[in-house]
Amino acid sequence: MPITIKDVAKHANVAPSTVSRVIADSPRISIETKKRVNRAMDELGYHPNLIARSLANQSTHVLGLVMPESVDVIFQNPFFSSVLQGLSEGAHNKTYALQMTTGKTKDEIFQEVVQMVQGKRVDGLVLLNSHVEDRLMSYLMDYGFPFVVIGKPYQLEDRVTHIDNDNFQAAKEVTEYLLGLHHKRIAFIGGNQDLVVTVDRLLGYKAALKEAGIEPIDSYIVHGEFLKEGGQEAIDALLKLKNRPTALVVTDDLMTLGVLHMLEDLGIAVTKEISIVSFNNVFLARMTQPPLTSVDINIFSLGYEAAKSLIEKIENSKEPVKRIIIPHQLIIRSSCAAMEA
Amino acid sequence: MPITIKDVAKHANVAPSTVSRVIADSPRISIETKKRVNRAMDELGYHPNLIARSLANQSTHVLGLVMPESVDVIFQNPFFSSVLQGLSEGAHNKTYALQMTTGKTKDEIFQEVVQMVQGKRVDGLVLLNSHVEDRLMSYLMDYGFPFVVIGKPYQLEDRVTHIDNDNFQAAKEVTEYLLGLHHKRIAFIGGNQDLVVTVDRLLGYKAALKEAGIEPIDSYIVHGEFLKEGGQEAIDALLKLKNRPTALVVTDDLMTLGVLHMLEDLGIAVTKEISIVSFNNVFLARMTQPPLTSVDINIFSLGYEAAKSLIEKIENSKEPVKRIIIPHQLIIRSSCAAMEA
DNA sequence: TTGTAAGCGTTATCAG
DNA sequence: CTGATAACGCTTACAA
Repeated sequence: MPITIKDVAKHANVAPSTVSRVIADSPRISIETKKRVNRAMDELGYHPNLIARSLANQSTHVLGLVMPESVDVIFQNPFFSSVLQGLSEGAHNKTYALQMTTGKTKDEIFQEVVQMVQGKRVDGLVLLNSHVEDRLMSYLMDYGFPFVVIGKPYQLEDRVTHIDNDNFQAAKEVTEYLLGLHHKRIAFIGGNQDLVVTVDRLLGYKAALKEAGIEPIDSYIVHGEFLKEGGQEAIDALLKLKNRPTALVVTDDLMTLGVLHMLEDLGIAVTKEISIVSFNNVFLARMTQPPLTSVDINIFSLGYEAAKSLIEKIENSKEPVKRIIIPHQLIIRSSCAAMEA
Repeated sequence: MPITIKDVAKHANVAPSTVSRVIADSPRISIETKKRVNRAMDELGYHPNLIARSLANQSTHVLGLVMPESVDVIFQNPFFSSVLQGLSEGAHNKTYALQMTTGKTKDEIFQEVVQMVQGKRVDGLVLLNSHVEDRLMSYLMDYGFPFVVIGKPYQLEDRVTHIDNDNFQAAKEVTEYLLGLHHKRIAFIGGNQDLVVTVDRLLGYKAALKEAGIEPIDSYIVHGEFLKEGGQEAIDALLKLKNRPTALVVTDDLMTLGVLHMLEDLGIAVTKEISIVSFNNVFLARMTQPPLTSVDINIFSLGYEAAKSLIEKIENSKEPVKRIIIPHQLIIRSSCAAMEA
């Protein structure tokens, strides 16, 4: 029913292949016919059937997004939206479309990916799940399918292109910042422990302490998942310690919001009694009471560069493996105070 | 290079069409060959090429998501993530994939939609932009393409299927709730004025006041966009009025967060000096100080039902136009107090 | 510079 | 119940 390339061909008195060439803007075609064909396309309101083109081309101009597994948890995080925004812009720049997985379990997602890949629905994939997961990655590597990951691919840093922050360094810096304010009892509140990002930040935190001659203590290191049952208990325990920390490194602004809430309940005054530095610097970091000192990790860029480098990989199959580190910076607001000497 | 239906056919000693029938699980095919073909598929690791199938079928099993225009603003809102989550689950249930637009301006988005539609890349569309925009909608209606909108399609309520809350009623109820707490000076802080949702809520607010015999005053109605320059000024002015309101209806939790912040700066105590009821009940509503009384509008369901009804429309072309109203409910926390009699 | 014709991998129609 | 064969709409050698 809709206009096809044949209709245009007839209308312009040329062969279908000629129309195709005009669309592809082939150089070896007379300006004359080019004009005539273009006019015909306009007059008929022609639009190429992208599916047919994909079939002939063996390429779709679509990027697949592999969503994180525990969507409920991560989706809520503004982090996620920002990455998506970056990906969107990166894809748009090169006129690629974006398609995403919808499954919730690891298995469902794996199946969807297989469908996308073998079903030839996408030209490449961005993995958003920095979980320590490798079935998917080994599948993709075996298959030789283009993909990049946002975050650090566990144990495959040298073999897959990834876009990440220097989370170790960032955590080290914030801890040093706190040390510089004469804090000695600094605790670490991290997210899910099998997220590589959490591990990296924990290591950075420990490294800073050690360099300062302070031995990290286990009771000062907790992993709370606010959105899950019981996640708050560990933190509650930490804050009730007789030797309560005077400063906290919290690995996510949203978690910090929760911590703030708990501190309020416990009647502990942020800044005066306890300092906090947080991560991600999402929108709400400046809206809390007090406004948070937080590490801006340039989430948008994470997504943008991921799309960009994936497209490079797609369009140039022997693009080398890359590790792209997005810079971070500590944004100082009002959630930290110096200890009295 | 990859395995095709022909390879399977050869391997199983049948014709390609037979393989196709096995895939489609056609009833008129012997259990014998069915088994044989299935085995062949397993052995060869066959996966159907979805692009080819789409071309033959004239259907993709993909839903298109038309993103809101001013992405930067809306993307940041947890609202957005939740809708996406609902859409994702709704699509997944019926094994549809999700593809989204990436453009930022109205024009870019329009062009992308045309591509998706005429390019036959998607079977239907969900419009997330409840902006008062109609070029896109009239195009789709003219074209006879299946789509649904989340929110209320301005002036087309009876002609396009949409999924919405009863925002008028919800706003009326919260205003009445405040009136019930003996507040008389109730102000309204809304978002972008050409969002239909803002208008509906404003109308509900006014209706409640009028029924209570209170004439709405202009100076008590402001529209602030926090993420934009100058958005806060109007609110600042409102809060500095000699006759400052004793209660606020704010149309979005994120905005409320901003208001909370401003109140803190002005030294006005929430609850004691001013009550607030908010909308959306996103995650952070329970994390603020004080926790917010907020209208839960079931954002997830909005997305879920949108996907569901779109798919119904796709699969049954004469599905009637529907208006699906997702219920809301006031979640009472601690941001409101009764006025002294 | 342009036309012809053979794919791309499926599905669907029609025989048998 | 199964096999040929013609679509689906486009691209791309190969000819002309």
